Amino acid sequence: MSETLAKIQGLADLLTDKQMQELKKHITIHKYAKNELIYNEGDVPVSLLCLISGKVKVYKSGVGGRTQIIRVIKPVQYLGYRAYFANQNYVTAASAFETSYICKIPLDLVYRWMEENIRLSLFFVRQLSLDLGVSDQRTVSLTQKHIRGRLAEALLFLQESYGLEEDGATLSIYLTREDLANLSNMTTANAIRTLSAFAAEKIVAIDGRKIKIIDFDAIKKISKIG
Amino acid sequence: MSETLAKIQGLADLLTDKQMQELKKHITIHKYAKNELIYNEGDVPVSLLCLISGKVKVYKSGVGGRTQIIRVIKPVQYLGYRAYFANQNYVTAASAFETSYICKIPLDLVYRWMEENIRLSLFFVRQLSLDLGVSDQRTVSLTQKHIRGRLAEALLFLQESYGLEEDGATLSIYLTREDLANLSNMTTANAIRTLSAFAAEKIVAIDGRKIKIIDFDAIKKISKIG
DNA sequence: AACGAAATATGTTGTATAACATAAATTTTG
DNA sequence: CAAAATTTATGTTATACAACATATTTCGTT
Repeated sequence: MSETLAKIQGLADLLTDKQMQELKKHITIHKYAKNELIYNEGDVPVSLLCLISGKVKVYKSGVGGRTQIIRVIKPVQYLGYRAYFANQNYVTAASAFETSYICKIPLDLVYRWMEENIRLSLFFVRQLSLDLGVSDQRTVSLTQKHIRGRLAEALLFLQESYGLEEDGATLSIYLTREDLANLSNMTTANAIRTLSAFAAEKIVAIDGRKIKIIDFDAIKKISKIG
Repeated sequence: MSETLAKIQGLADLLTDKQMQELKKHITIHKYAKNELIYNEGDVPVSLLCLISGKVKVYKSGVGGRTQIIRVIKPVQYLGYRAYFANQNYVTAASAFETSYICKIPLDLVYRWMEENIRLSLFFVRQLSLDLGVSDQRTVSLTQKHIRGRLAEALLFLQESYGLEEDGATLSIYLTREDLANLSNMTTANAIRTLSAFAAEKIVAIDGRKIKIIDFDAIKKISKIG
């Protein structure tokens, strides 16, 4: 447990000694298998979640069951709090891209802490402000960019989120083409096609789900011009 | 000024007496003409804005200069704070749909207040959480719904935001077709066409920029099924 | 290891919507 | 009030993307 607490960065640093004692009493850790649901749309938010290890997607299902991945979470990041603060049920769902360990802290406890701990409140003000900026930017990108621009943006987004392998080129996350499509607002067939096109143009190299970015400048340009 | 301060609801109620005195010293009020820019993308956020009267749009320009209206503001709502809290420059712009009066309060002052006033911090936590939920929902609607669904959603959105006239059917805001298009992620020509189609189907009645919703159930259905 | 299920790949067709064009109506401005 | 500018309206064409179909490959399970 002490190892886990060490990872609760950003937040634990902000707690008072007393709050830290309470945290130790109420924090729980959970393992989620690949593709396992963490919370679902409509669920009542009860826990603040902290991703300790693994990778998580937050998504929404829209018209005709089509799924849009809204954001991705890497260790050590928090999720699952927005709905609670807005007094709503979840409007998104979250599940694990791969085996993940997640800490849960009761949100009513966190909220009580916030009422007596300004730094903690300001931490969430900042997180929400950052997320809102990303979400607004994403709305415009997904609606206005063409299919190649959207896929290129998704690849850059994955690189920023999860980084690259030791070769400095291969994305550290292996997504299915379907997840890639759900991230880029396109159909699976188009994600396959467009990624193949990038490979044919030597912008990326694909080996199954492994994606190696060969020409970063080209990807950035395609993403930028849309 | 006392009349203005009376309108600074939600926030002023949360201030301490001392903060209230400071507020009175630093608050300023500004008039914006129709279509006048309030702040622009890239600007440094310095003031918390509070719309006292009028109507305001917050928007982003995307690929090829196309504009997307991100949200609309009605009295009495706050705007212009997200970027400051995220330590960024503005990623959106804001301008007045019609003549508007806006109060400005220095953001560094507001932030200092937040550091000593939990209720104020929690106010912004709540606002940001609500906005983030709307933004995520909007991302999915704008990308997945078809053109009729997007326009129907925009009409409902305007009704919720600005309400109806005394007849209980006419939208209280008169937008150009271009603004309607920028709200619904479509071209101006398509906003005109689709609105004309709704009129031909007797779902709405149009008289210049005046839009009267005749069949609310139909609009809701079109919006819902996308 | 073998089987079934899922994911990938790619071609074809259909359709929604953008782009372009032009005219009429309305609003703004001098 | 008239001229100019903008907005609205509508038709035509072009195109990006979804939908569908069908192999082929890969993955997961017993």
